[in-house]
Amino acid sequence: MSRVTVNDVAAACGVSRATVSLVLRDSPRVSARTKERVREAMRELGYVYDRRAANLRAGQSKTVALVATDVRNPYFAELTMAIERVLYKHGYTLLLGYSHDDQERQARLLEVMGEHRVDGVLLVPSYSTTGSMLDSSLAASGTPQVLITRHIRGHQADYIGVDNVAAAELLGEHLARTGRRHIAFLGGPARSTARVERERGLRDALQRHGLDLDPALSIPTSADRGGGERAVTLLAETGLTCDAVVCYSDVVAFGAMAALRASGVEPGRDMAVAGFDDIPDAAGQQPSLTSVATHPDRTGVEAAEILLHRIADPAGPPRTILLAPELKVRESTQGAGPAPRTRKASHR
Amino acid sequence: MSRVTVNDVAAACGVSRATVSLVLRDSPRVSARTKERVREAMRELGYVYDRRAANLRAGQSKTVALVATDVRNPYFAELTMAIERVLYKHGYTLLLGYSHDDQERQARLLEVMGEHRVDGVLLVPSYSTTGSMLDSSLAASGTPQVLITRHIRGHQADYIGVDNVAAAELLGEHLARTGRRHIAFLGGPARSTARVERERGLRDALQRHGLDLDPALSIPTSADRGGGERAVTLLAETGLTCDAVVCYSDVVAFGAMAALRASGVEPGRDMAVAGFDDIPDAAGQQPSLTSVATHPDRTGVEAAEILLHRIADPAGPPRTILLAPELKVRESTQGAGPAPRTRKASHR
DNA sequence: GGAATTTGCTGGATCGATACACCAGAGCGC
DNA sequence: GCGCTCTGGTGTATCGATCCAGCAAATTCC
Repeated sequence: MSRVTVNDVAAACGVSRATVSLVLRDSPRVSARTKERVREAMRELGYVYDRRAANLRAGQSKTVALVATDVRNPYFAELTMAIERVLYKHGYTLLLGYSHDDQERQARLLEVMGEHRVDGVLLVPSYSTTGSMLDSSLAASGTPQVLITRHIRGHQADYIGVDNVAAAELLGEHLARTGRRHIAFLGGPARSTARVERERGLRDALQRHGLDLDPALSIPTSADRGGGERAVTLLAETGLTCDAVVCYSDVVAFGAMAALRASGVEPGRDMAVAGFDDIPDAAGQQPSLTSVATHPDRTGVEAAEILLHRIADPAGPPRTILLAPELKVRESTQGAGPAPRTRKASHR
Repeated sequence: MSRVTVNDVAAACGVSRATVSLVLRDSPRVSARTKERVREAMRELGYVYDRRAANLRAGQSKTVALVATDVRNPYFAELTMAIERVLYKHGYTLLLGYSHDDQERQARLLEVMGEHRVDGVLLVPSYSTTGSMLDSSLAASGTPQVLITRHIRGHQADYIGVDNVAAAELLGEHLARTGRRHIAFLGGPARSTARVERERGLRDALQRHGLDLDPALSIPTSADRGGGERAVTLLAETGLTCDAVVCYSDVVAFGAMAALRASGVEPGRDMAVAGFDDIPDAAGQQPSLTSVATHPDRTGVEAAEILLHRIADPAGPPRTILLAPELKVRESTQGAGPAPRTRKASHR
């Protein structure tokens, strides 16, 4: 147990504890000589700063909470890394909790984070989170918060995420232009705002080309690999044909590609496949996966910076930042072979 | 700002703040009637418990630090989720920091975590961490710690990880038994204890079959996808031939498979490929990847539980737990086609 | 040369909870 | 009736830092 306090240090070198406190924060009001003496004593005694005490008195904590849903999705892993990087750079420490997309758990986490008196909260809201839920747990205590990736209607808070509608439009345009006619939208939870927005963007883009997104071909499942596999099964059960599947995420697309292949349909050749996020593995798939980059890294960096600004200056209206998505065309929508279009045509 | 304190609550319902404090912890020394009254007042006033103050006085923090290297590797993502789950269940909050395998950053993180007076530390040591480094930053303050995945020689602390030697032996046995003769070991940082141990296990197993692991075929790189790609390039530059590559991790194996394919060597058919970890994507690859499961989930759960025990009772000698690995044989070491051995033979 | 300012440091109050010793009154035994 | 225990609660010190008003000595100003 570290029992050495400012008092001990002060006594050891014959100054007051107020002076020691000033040295701790490198105040210019203490002479260089005294500072050196105090620091020497701290080293000697093995003094360890106690932030709890400091924070209690100072009324801040240099601490930020991240409440996310899951980190096994590479998108969130990247996001988390980016956030941590920025916070570290500014001397903040990260408190972390995963809601697993569970309301109750999210509420409890926010409550505990509030009790720890974090200076701010970064929240990837679990599905179906409403504004009033957040108000009751957090805004009540006035803690600044930034919402990430998932928008909450009617809730006053900073928000940052990719422009899902635009992202889906990019994919829709690309598929329509390369001659796809019957397009399905696979995976992702129906409750997810991202899913709703992506479906809308896809539909809009297709309509501009005189194409329709058959509601029966919009098949929500979970947002993981298994969700992609199940969606393909459900797709087959509809009995409808299609020549392209847009997946809710790259991870879903991986599952879909595996399931397609298992049922004798070769992704890229017999069926165009695309995803969202452009996670690192997308380019390495076989065939490489066409995807829309959603920039988790930039999202994380900006989210953290916005929060820190908000902490420093809580005033001002909430901001909404939509990042521009970026289409990455790869083999999965072009055919794997040297002459994709021809090859594909020959297979019809 | 939440300005309501125990004092306000006490005043509001005519009891002392000591009583309110007792109610907060649901002490049996307060009558049911009074408890109800106090709780009612807390609700009324919008009281929010302040853990900083409580922790300061109580001398504990219900807080644990996780200092890891990176979370983009699925192994660590899974590990993190498991740890968080256990801590949440026991009412602990997680403080998180990533060292990026950087000594200085790790040291600073441990220092800050100590200043926050976490009750314990879970550490995935960055490469080349020595016992004395940890002693100076953490053990000095006597904080319990559990090392995960990476062992540090001569350091007294609890440790948990998979048995890397045994894991590599499983792969070595498998490859030798299925007729591979020239085996390479690709990827992973040379400094990594896991790499050293896996190489040793592999070599041992091969020797039992009269085979040798050519030192020139042990090619360390980084532990990511790019590391796998580079290792394959370096492998080609040796001019040596081989019929199987064991990769430091599944992620490395993904990179290796992509690079092999790019150079005209079909993984699984022309070259056996295997990895470590058995991350979810391994089974979904094309061809599916043979791997040794290293159980990040169980590692995380046990690590957290050991730490909590250690916090509750710091006495007792440090424990070392080695989890048993589990071989998952898939297409990448069996040939992708219906008659792998024959096919392979026909290609030599 | 005396007032005004600056420099460098100090003492005491304070943040918001918990720990601990203590106490009034009720119940109980004999 | 008197001491004893038990119940339910109080008052004060305390955790380890920061904040703030103040103050002696050194320096500057005119």
